[in-house]
Amino acid sequence: MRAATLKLSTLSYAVLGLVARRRMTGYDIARIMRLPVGFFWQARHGQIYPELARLERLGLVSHTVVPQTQRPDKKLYAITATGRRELRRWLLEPVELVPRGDPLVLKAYSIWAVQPAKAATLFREQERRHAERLKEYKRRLKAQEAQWGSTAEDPSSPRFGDRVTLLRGIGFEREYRAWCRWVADRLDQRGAGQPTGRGKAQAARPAGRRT
Amino acid sequence: MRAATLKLSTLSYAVLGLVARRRMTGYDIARIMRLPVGFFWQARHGQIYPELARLERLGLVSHTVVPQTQRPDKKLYAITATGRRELRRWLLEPVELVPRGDPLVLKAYSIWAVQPAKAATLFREQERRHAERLKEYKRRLKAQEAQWGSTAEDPSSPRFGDRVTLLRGIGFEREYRAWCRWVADRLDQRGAGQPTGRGKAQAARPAGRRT
DNA sequence: GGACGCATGTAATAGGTTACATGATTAC
DNA sequence: GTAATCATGTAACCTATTACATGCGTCC
Repeated sequence: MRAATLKLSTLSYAVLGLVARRRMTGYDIARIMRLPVGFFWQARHGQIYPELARLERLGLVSHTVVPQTQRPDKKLYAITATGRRELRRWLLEPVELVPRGDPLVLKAYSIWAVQPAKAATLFREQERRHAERLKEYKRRLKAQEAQWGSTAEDPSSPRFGDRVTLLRGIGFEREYRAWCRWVADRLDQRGAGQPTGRGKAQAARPAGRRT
Repeated sequence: MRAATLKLSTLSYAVLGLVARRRMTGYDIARIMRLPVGFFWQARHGQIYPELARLERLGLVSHTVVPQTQRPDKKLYAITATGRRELRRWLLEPVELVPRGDPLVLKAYSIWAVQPAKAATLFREQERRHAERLKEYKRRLKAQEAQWGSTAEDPSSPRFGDRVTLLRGIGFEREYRAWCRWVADRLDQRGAGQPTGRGKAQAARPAGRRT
């Protein structure tokens, strides 16, 4: 039954992982890929609809049409037994460390080429944005805990997946914010020959657990 | 002088940032993009040579041919005044928060679909790899400090760029490792109904500064 | 003899974004 | 009226990877 050309991309598995949770439409997937999943994997509907068609040709998902009167008909997709097997296989496959490009870190690499005081503004702004996102993630975590309690600690519940990814987001943002703050502090301290007069001593490195 | 179609990609600025440090060949750029810079931005020579040609057409870099007898001739590229202006402009431009996909986090989202004990292996393996990379970054930081001393703390020195990007890498890897370990511990604790008998209490969340 | 480093380039393919295309319902 | 949500799909375009193409010198 399995098609000869089973060449799947990471997007394929992102989609499979979603339809493995519950039946959903391409529109649902696109919506989820904007927010909660969007924090660690993104896709637009322009990619999702063709991908669903491809997965169906390969026998990994199937759909049923749900007629609607006042809206276009829906296609509800579900994962097949083959699809679930393939998802499980991929899940346990080891992952390569492939760092994704971060434009701010790229800018940091060339930061010596601009006036420190101006550069500091960029990093303060970025610190603010990451602090905001951190706050949002924490809010979500609290909401999860209030709604699900300890079921999110059971590794065989999808809640567990939601929880661990969110905790990754929180760790990431906390660390990123600390780095931005430290870079900005350094730039202000030595910037443009103007002593800032701030009383606090500057740390030699960003805050972080010592290991 | 500035060409009408000045539409640059992030890669363009990565290349400009490198030739702003010192004159170099496409081959040099490709090599640096594998290692130090490759940790936060990657590009292969298949992308770099056409990009250099494009930047030269736009007047942002220029090259001189260095004849060699026993190797192919080199093209040494340097940034122009226009290129430096454009690089500075980009550097101070605010950055959008667009996190790129992390396949391990994507797997974590679906981790409920496989046996916890098997999943734990994946995360232990990943923890090991990130610990290795962390060690490598720390080694590089020590080497930098030994070689350059406090010049790397001057924000107008390229060393500063090297240092802050490396410190970002260290923070990232430290945080990532802690997360992997925590997920693996959770999976082992509740996994497959087998009590592990380990004496240590399991933390409710990954270790991290409380803020 | 084979792999690796130096040195440049192009072509085919894969992956991903943006815009085009349609159309009803609801909320401001 | 105008924007947002629901709902699907395609086409043009840009970005990035991999493979093809060449060729000498050095090290094991």
